Amino acid sequence: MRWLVWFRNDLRLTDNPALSHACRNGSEGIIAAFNPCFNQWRAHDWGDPKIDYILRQVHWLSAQLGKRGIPLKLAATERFEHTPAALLSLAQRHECGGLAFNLEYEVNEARRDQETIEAFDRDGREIVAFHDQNIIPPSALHTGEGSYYRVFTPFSRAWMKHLEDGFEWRPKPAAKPKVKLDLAADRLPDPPLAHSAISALWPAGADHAKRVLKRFIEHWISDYPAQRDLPAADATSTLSPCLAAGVISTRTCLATICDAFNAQPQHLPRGPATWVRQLVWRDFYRHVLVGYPHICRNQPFQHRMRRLSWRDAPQDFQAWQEGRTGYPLVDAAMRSLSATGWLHNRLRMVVAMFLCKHLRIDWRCGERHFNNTLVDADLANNNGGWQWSASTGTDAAPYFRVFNPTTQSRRFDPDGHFIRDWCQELADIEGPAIHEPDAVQRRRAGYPEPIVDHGEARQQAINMFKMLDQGG
DNA sequence: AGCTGTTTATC
DNA sequence: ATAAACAGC
Repeated sequence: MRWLVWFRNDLRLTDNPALSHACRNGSEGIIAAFNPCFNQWRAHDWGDPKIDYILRQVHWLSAQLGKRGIPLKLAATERFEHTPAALLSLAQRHECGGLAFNLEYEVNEARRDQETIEAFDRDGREIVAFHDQNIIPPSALHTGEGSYYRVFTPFSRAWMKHLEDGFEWRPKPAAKPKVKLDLAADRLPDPPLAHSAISALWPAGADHAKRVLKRFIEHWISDYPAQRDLPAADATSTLSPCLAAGVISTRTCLATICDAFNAQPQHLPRGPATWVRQLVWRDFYRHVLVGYPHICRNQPFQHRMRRLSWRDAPQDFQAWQEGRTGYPLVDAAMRSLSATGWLHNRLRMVVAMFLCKHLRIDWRCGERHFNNTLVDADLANNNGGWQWSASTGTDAAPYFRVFNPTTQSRRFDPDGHFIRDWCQELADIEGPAIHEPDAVQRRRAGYPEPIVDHGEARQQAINMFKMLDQGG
């Protein structure tokens, strides 16, 4: 049989369950499919950085597949509702008897996949779908009561125990297609940010991802617990875009680390163990998305949080987006996000909490902005992070936890290097004043006064949550 | 994966 | 005088 392998956010050849299946079973060759779906992507708030990155990855993937005799064909549609028919027509045109893909779990994606399965089924074609994104499939872990986990710590305990109990998580050896097809690949849409600074920062291809991982393991992972919260240290892996697009699998990351330290996941040294914990967070947030799909529909995880009275403050929102809040670390972070399409995780928490708590602007506005600007935009992780910061989520920060942006700045950018890199007008301010310049220094630098007073804003944020209990 | 104001401990 | 511990948000 000839297989149609549908690539989505699994843009890789190694450790790709759907592709492996087609290689092992495809006695009449393989056709690869991709579904450019711009209107739907835009409806999901994907911005140019994300779309550019994905299209460059698909371009790379098409070249790699071509070398193996697997032509990549496009089934372009405007919205997901038209995708099943477009794929079926592709399968008919190229006489593919089966469709293989790796599961996506978001509500719209899952509905599209279900409709595709039905369309292929009605047409008498075979369908196989694989769990791929998580190291442990979301449906494999449950609490004592049989529900999906809502709290990270017990989830991570169950996660590790599942591995100890012998769950087979290691990547399977790659299979080669049995038959090469001599058919030209389709020409792809142009990436929207071709030759831009952002696209130069995030090269395409699995080789690049593997080099980044290798370098991270060699240079950074041992000191990761001490360095990971310091944005100026560049001590994090920066693999999030690769993981979001599926250029490299989290299984491959885990296997590479276990091999490098010659240890099972539960016996890794502190540094690599701390980083692996970040991979578990990714598994956790996707597990939460599968168990509690209302978070895909702009709903807070905690139902009662729907009644929070967020402020409508477009000018404050714009000041936050553009890095003009008058809090140096917040502004440096927001400017680095716009310029690079990426943001250090500590700073994601700092700026998210600032928007939700200090400005009392709906976390969904921030979530949308992140989707629009991040190369690594991914619903489960982005939503999880925002709802953590907004105190509306699973295992979220308690509502009274309000980061003091100045304290965070002193603690995590002690020498002010990150601030001076991204707020150049402040570069001449020496010493600890960088965290909280006085009025004269601000005026001289053309840097704004703080948009809100921290103490007052903190109190008002706490009040906003207290109102919920008073029926207000 | 916090902050703040207050009390208590130690020099 | 300063730090550590604690309570409450």
